[in-house]
Amino acid sequence: MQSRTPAGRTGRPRSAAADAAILAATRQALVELGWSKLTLGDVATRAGVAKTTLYRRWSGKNELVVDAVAELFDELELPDRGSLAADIEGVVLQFAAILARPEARSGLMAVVAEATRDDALRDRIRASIVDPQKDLVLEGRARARTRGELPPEPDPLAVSRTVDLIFDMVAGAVVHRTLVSAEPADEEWVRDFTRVLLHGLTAAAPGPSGG
Amino acid sequence: MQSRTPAGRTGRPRSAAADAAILAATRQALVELGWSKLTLGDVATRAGVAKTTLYRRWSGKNELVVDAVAELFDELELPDRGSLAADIEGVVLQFAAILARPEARSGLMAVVAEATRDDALRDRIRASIVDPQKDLVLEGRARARTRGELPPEPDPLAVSRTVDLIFDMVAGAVVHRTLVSAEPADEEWVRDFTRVLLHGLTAAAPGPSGG
Amino acid sequence: MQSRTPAGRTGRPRSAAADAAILAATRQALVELGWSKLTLGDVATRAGVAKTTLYRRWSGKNELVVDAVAELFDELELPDRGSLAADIEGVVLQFAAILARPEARSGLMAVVAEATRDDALRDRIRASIVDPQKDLVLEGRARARTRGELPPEPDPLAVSRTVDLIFDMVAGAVVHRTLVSAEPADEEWVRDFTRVLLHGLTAAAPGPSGG
Amino acid sequence: MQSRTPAGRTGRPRSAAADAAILAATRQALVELGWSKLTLGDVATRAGVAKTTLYRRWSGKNELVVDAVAELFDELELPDRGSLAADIEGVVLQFAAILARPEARSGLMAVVAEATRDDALRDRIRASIVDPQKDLVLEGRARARTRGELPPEPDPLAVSRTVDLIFDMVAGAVVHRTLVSAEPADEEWVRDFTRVLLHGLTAAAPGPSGG
DNA sequence: GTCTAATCGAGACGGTACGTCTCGTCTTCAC
DNA sequence: GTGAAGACGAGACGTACCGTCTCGATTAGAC
Repeated sequence: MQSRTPAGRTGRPRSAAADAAILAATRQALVELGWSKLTLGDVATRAGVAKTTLYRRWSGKNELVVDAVAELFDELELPDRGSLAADIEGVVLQFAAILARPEARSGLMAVVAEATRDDALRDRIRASIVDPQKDLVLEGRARARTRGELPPEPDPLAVSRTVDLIFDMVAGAVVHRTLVSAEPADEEWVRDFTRVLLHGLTAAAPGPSGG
Repeated sequence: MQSRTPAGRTGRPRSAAADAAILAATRQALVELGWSKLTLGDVATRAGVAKTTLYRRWSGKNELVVDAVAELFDELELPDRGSLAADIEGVVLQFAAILARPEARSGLMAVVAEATRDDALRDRIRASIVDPQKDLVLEGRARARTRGELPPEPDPLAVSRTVDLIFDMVAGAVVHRTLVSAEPADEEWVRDFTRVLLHGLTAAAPGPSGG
Repeated sequence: MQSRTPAGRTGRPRSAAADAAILAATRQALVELGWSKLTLGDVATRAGVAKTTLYRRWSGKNELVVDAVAELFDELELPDRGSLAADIEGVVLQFAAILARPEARSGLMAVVAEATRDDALRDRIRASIVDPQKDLVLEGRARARTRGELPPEPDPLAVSRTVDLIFDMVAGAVVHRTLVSAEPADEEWVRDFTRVLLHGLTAAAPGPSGG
Repeated sequence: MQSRTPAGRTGRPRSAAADAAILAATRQALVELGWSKLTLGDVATRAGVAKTTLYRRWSGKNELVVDAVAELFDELELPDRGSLAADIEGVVLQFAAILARPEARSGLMAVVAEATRDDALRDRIRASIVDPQKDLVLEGRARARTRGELPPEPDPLAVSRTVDLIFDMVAGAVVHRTLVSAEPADEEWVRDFTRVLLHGLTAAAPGPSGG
């Protein structure tokens, strides 16, 4: 995707503007048509670009959409709202807001579905979309521990396990609420959800495998 | 007194065997090819049926796959394992086992993705797949209340809200764990998850919006 | 095509009205749709008849159309206009009038085209449509001979050869004028044609194989 | 800075070889299958070409077959055999030889039948197949006039009328003999036919409408 | 100031699946 | 046993995209 000219290269360099135009056209097409009716020829036309140009940069529809959707999640960050509960509510609301946008709804679930049979695609999704958000969980735990809201981490092995569990619960619940139940993940719902999650995490001993 | 023509039907009746063959062929194709490479012509051939026969019964790939996948969830039931926690663990493990099957993985997320742009399809998914499982939540709560594990329901309005929340959390977490994180929802994970969920629900006052 | 009920038969007899309705519906469909867009299902519907009924009587589209078109030619007859030339002009004009009707244009040439690869069909066309008209040629020659316009036939073998030639020339010219040149075979053209034909036949020694 | 490509053409040019391969495959399919069983998908396969390539060049079966058959008639020419009668016999025999080929028999009548309901198709047939042969009639008349076998043309208006009549008679008779009567237009028949035609034309005053 | 090579647009190419249509047969119930 | 209704297996239709491949026409860095 990069347009560097690595000194030894000759010939006309790739247009940097084309990349941006293609990704924007992809999101626009996702909004108007949805994943299944999006075609690469149409995206190329919208971007004012030839199909050749598009295929030179992305190997197919899946990869293109992952990149187009990933940019939407770059804006996610952990707000400092003074308490762990408020921080969680804030980030969950941001996540819900992104999932409310049609280009995210339509594209994200589709590429996840495709990824069930394509390991390389799943890795790309994880690297571009999922893992960056996991950092938010870690960051939130660290901040809460600084505030004294959480005890210091006893077992370093349990950290990863707990982070994964939290992440699956947060992302899963918001996605299910938004896309399957088709109800808004609004402030009231987020407050209910956060209360259950937080009480569960603090009340339960965090993760000893012996039960 | 056999009135054999229900609702004034005439002509050759539709073959009941064809429906079953088509749904089975659809699941087989999902396993072998996955959603995106599944074609209705191929499904018809596998089922030993003409394309017209298939199109006479289903309007498209989405509807067909919803029905094919829905049958997989018919086997879900709430086991009586003696305690609320054990009951939940049991049903979550069943749910995870279904999601571990390739015909469910491949098809379910794809139709959910399609449903983001097709309200009728979302309704069909809800009616065929989601809502029947919500009954399991209600049944589990009733059984726990009989055992004295849960207090009697105070606010009838809050019931629906809580059930919906529980359902989004359970289904969402398992789906995300299985399909996005691509890690097995095994007994250990289910135990961790159930502990957090159950402590969260009992520790938190269930649902007053004035929290 | 016959609807007899030969006394020893049991069960419901075939409807005689159905045959007529089907042939009429066929001609109507030829007018509205033409040969290539005519479908047997549509004909059955127009005739108020089930497809089964139609297939029980005709083996296919070709045979049906031959019968439907053949009825149009039943009205052809040799008028007695007082001279051979006038008689020929009269019958040619009748033939041209039939070919001007869309159900004949559309159907006749199509079945002839089909007959190039189907000997049974060609025989059926000849028996139903062509041969009856050949009798008109024979009848015309006999009448002219009675009037003294033609000499008595010298060579009985040559009769058939000459009749065939006349028939090919008359039918061929009218068909080509009407369907290929797409010009009307009107009185003026018929007069020109008849003059050439008649002068040619009388001036030329009729058919000695030795040249 | 304008595009210098002739007629504004850009992009990959169409393959000239594909056209030839498609027309040859069409004739081959006409021989093996006949008009009604010829399918465009099969023609494309025979030609080693995708269906899209075929549809990009021809709008349907009719147009394709007209072009495929038209090439068969390109070989027609007026031989110089020394006399008008011999010239006519020669060209009629050539015409009959073409119509004896199964790819012509099968295709020609079918497109003529289709043309009864499609003016554009009829024009195409006329332009591609019929009109070029009319020149042969004109050429033959001119040559005969040079030889002194025909008087100089008196009425220029009558020329067209006579040429049209001759053409309808020649083409019609040969087509009818070959395709409807299904008898060979061999040398004997051609001699008989030519004698009648030529005597008719010379004996009858050519075309005054006051006859 | 050429030369050179990868880029660009456009669009034709061989494929594959689509969803529809018609075929001719078969199966049911009503008469 | 015939008739209307309509489901059935089969297969062609013409369209839409796929991802690849030529084209001529830009570009910008290398010479």
